Amino acid sequence: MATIKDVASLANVSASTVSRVLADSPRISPETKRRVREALEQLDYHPNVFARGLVTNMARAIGILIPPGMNEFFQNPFFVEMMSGVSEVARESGWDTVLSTSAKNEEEVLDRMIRGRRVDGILLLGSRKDDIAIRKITEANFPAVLLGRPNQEINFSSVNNDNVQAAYEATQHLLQLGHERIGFLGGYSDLLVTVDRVQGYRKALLEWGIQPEERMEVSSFFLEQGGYLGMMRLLALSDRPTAVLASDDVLAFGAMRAAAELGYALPEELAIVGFNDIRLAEIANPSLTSVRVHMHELGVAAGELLLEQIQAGKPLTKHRVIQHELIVRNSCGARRMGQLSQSSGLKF
Amino acid sequence: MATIKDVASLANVSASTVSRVLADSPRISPETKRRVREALEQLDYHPNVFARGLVTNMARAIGILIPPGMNEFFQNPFFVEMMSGVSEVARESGWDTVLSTSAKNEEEVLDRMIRGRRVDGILLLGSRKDDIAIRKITEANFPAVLLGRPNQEINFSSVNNDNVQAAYEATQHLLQLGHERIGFLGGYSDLLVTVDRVQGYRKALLEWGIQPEERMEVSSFFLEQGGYLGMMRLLALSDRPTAVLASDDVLAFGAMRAAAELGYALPEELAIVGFNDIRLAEIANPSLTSVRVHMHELGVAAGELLLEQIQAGKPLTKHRVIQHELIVRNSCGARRMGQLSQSSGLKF
DNA sequence: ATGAAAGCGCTAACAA
DNA sequence: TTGTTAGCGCTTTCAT
Repeated sequence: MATIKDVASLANVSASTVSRVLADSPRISPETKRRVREALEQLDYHPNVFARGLVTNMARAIGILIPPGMNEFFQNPFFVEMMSGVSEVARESGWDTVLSTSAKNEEEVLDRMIRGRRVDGILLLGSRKDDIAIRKITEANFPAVLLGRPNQEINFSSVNNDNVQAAYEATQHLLQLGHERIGFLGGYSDLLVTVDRVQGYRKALLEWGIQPEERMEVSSFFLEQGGYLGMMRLLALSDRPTAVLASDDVLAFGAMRAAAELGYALPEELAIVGFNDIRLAEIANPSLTSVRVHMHELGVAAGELLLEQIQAGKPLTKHRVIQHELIVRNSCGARRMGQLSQSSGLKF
Repeated sequence: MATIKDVASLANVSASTVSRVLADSPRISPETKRRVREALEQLDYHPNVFARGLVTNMARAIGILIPPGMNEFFQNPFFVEMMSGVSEVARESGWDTVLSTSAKNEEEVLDRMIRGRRVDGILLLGSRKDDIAIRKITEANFPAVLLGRPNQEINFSSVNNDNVQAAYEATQHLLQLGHERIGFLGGYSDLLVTVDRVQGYRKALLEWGIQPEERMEVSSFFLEQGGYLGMMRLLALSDRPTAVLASDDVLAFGAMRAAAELGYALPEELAIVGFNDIRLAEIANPSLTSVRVHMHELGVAAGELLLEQIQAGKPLTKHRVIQHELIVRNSCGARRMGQLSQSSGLKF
C-alpha cells in the first residue's frame, strides 16, 4: 500500500510537497503539481485516515448514538428514516457515519467515540427524562445535536417537532368527530416524545371539558406488539374508548390488529389516529390517519446542524422546530371508506 | 484530554508500561497495575483510536457498503433488518460499524474505507451481475463478506438464501392452488436476487407444463410504488394473471394497493405471494403469504463470518446458505379469510 | 516554491 | 518486570 513517501520519491519531491498537493495548496508550482498527481495516480495512493486523523485531530465522521434498550430502533421506520437523512447529509460532505448501538453500557460506547476521537460529532436520537448521554456530552463539551426536545440545559443544538401542539391537534380532530372517550397509546413513558404527546392530548381534552383519566392512557414499548397489548387493555375497560390516539404508527398498527381480532369495525366502532406517518400508514387497510412529522427532513436538519457545529469549532445552540401536519385518512372516520385512491395522495 | 504519557508520569512509570497495563499483559506486577489503573481512572483516560490504529493497523470497525442507487435501502425493512443483525454482532465484540451510503461514486467510498484503512472488513449488501465492488475488493484482497450470491470468482465468504429453490416452492404453491396464469413482480433486473428468483419461478412453471412468458414478468424498483406500477401493468394484460409472485414484500404491498384500487378482491380474484416476510406481512389486510428468509439471521451470520475472516488474517471462503420457509397467510387463498389471530402466529 | 524536521499518541522490539 | 527507542503515515512549522 503506497504511502506518501512512495509518492514523494516517485515524483522526486519531498513528502511535504505531496501533502501540499493533496491539499491543493496554491504555493506549489503547476508543473510540480502535475508530476505529483501523476505519481499519485500511478501508485493508486490513498491517505491513511489514522495518520491524518492523528495529526489533524479530525475523524471526518459523525456518530449516531442509538439509545440503550432501543432494540426497536431498526424495526421502526421512524428512526430509520431519520438516520437515512442524517447519513445522506454526511455523505454529501464526504463524512462517514458511524453507528453505535450502545446496548447496555452507553457510557463505554460514548467514551470510545468521543474521548477516543473516533467521531467529530454525535447525533443523539431522542431524549429521556434524565439523559446520561446528554449530560456526558455537555460535560465533555463535545459537538452534538439532539434529535428531540432538550429537557435540561444543553450547550448544543437540537431539532424537534412541536409534539405538544401536534398531539393537541390530533386529539382535537377526534373530539370534533364527536368522540368523548379517547384513549392514549404511548411508547416508553420516560421518553420526552411520549411525555409531550400525552400532554398535548390532555390539554385538548381539558379544553373540551373532559377530565383526562389515567386508565385511558397506556404506555408500552415502541413495537407493534406494544400497541397490540396496550389496545387490548384499553378495550377491556368497561367504558372502553371509542377513539385512540397512538403516539406512533407502529403502535397504531398493533392497535388495529387487536381491534380486528376482537371484531371491532374500524373506523365505525373504533377510530384510530397514529403518529409519524410512516409509509405503510397509507397502504394499511383501513389507511391510517396520522400526524406527519417529516422524519427525513428531521434527519437532514440534524445532520446539517451537526456539520455546521463541527465546522464552526465553537458551541452552537440553534433549536429548530420542524412543522407537522395531520394527514386524514380512513382510520379515524372523518372520510367515508372505499376511497383508497383519493386518500392515498399518490400520483402517477 | 489525557494521553498515555500523562498517565505514565502520574503513575511514575513509562508509557510502555501503561500500554501493557491497557492490554492486561501478564508481565506487569500487580502492584504496578494497580497504580497505573488508578492513574487511568483519575485522569479519565481513553486511548486515541487513531494513534492506536496507526500502529496496529486495525480500525476495530467494519463497514457496510450500501450499493449505489439504493435509495430504497433505508425504506426496505429487509435491508435494515440485516444491518441490525450485523451491527449487533459487531457491537458485541467491541467493533464499530461504519455506514457508507455510496451513492454515486462507489469507488471513492470504497477507497476511503479500504485503502484509507477506516475499516478492517467490508460487508457487501447484495450482488449485481457485474459488480465493481466485488471486483475491487477481490483485487485488493480485502476481508469481506458478501450478503448474496457470488456471481464471479470471489476470494471471500458469502451468506445467502437459496433463492432459486425458494421462488420455485412459492410458485409451486400457487400452481397447486390451481393458478395457471402467474405473474412475476421483481426488483431491479440486474440484481442477482431478482435473477435467481425469476429463475425459480420459471422452473416451477415449466415443470408444470406452462411456458413462461416475458410479459408476465415485470421488474421494477424496490419500493411500494414499484410494485404498484408493476401490478398495474400486469393487470392491464388481456389475459391478466390470477396470481402474482412478488420478489419482495414491499413490492407485494404495492401490488395489493393497485389491485384494491381497481376493485379486485384478494385473494379470490387475485392471489399474491411475497418474499422476505417483513413484519408487516402479518398485519396487512389480507395478511401476506410470504417466503421467510430470516433476514436477521442472515445479518448475524454475515457479521460473524466477517469478524472471523478479519481475525483469521487469511482469506476464508465459506459459503453459508440460510434456510427459508413459506409462511402461508391469507393473500394467496390457501386459507379461508377472517382467521387473523390464527394466521398471525403471535402468542401472548 | 520546496525541503527538513518535529511531532500527533500509541505499540512493540530490544535492552536491561 | 520495566524502560528506552523507533516508527506507524501524515501535516505543519520553520528554514531556505
